[in-house]
Amino acid sequence: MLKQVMEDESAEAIQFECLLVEPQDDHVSVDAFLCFHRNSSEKNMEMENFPCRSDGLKFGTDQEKEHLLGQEVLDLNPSKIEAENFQEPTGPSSTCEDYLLDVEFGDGGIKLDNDSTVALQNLVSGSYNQVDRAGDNGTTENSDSSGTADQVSNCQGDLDMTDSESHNIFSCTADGEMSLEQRWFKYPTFSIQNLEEDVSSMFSERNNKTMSFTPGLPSGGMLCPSTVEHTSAGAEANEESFLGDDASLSKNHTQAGSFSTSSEKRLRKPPQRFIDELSEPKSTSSRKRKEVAAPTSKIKLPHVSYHQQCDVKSRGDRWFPEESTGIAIQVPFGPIVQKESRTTHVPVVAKVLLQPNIEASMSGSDDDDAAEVILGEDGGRRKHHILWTVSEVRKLMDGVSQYGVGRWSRIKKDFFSSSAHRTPVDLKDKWRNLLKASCAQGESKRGDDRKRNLAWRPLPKSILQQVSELATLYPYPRDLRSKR
DNA sequence: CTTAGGG
DNA sequence: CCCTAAG
Repeated sequence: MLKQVMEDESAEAIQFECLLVEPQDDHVSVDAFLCFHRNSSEKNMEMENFPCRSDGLKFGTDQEKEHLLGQEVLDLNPSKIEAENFQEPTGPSSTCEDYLLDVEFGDGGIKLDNDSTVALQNLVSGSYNQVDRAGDNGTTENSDSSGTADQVSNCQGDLDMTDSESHNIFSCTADGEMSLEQRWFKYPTFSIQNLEEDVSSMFSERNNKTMSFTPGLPSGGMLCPSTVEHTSAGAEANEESFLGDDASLSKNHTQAGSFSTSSEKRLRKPPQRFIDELSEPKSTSSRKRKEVAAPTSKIKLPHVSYHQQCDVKSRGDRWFPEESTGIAIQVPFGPIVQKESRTTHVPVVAKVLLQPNIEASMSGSDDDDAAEVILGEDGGRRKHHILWTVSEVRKLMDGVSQYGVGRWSRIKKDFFSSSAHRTPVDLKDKWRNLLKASCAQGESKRGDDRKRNLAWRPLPKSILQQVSELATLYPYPRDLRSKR
């Protein structure tokens, strides 16, 4: 195999894949790997210029080659490769999740959790030392390195990009949005990464999960759901662009195919997903997606759809734009990887904050201020529970008064077009609940537990009153109304 | 796809 | 909110 690789230079990418797909023997593969780099430095350099790039393994320069060939190869790479695993860029959070599930980490899990914790905290508090760390790593090239932590930084410094670029990539904004993930989307590495993965697996077998996780690795950013969500938007675009720019690699699809192949060997789900998405990019309806993969596993698909929902809904750019009254700001959070990391359970808490209620002063009866939304740990199959703001309820009432009950689609289009969430079904459900609430209010008024109602009913009675009136005007199709 | 309804 | 059945 090695000879093939060396002799045939025209399609080295594919042969590279060969190397990836079938590492028969650890020693042989490693040796081949090394020899390959020693004997074909030009190609390596080509790969360096290649849009894809390697963060963890750097064999572009002679220095690095020597590094690789040196005695520390076996010691250094595993950690870095492990780091690679955490930064696997092939997909949004789901990918990471699945991937993490498939990879066994020794200490990595804990480390990851810590990082993710920090990242999460960062989202709330707005301060994260990763900024500093990333700044150091990104802007300081040729930083003296010693120890695994510095190895990583060294790797990062070796990325051939301008300082501004690197800074842009590594610097975490105060919002904690920028992270390695984005970097990955910016600089995807497919073939190289595969190689790394396989080498990683080899090392895994070798060292039997005893290798330590690189301490200074800012891998937390990856697990930061916000990152995932924020980047997932551009992810697809970048993906496409990647495939497009990848013309230099000659066969994109071939590459992709072998990629998925090698991945399937490792029982990874993401490739399947990407195959689906790529094979039918116009699967507009989630229903279609369901039908496609229903036979295989029903759990998986809702998962995907969930993430896509997240992607849509947590774009965040337009949440309640026209709401001058109460602006709900939700930290865009996605599900977090947790299943394998029970050591440190990070309850994902997204806070929905309403700005100092102007509406309260206006109507004097609005009392929603903050709500905690705890995302399920099951991967978040359920949509975020976004609290209905009073203004939303008002809009809903306006819609009902204008179109009547039942034309939720129209109401959504006319009154909730700006809010990506709030599907017509949501409107319907909300109206149903409002009716119920109004009924309950009427009854509770006579009763004694009116006080208790206030606890769980943020809706002002004026609203409920209007709901009641509307209910009389536009009777609800069914029994709910008769109850009134 | 939209709506109604149950969970 | 989710899911499903019915138009």
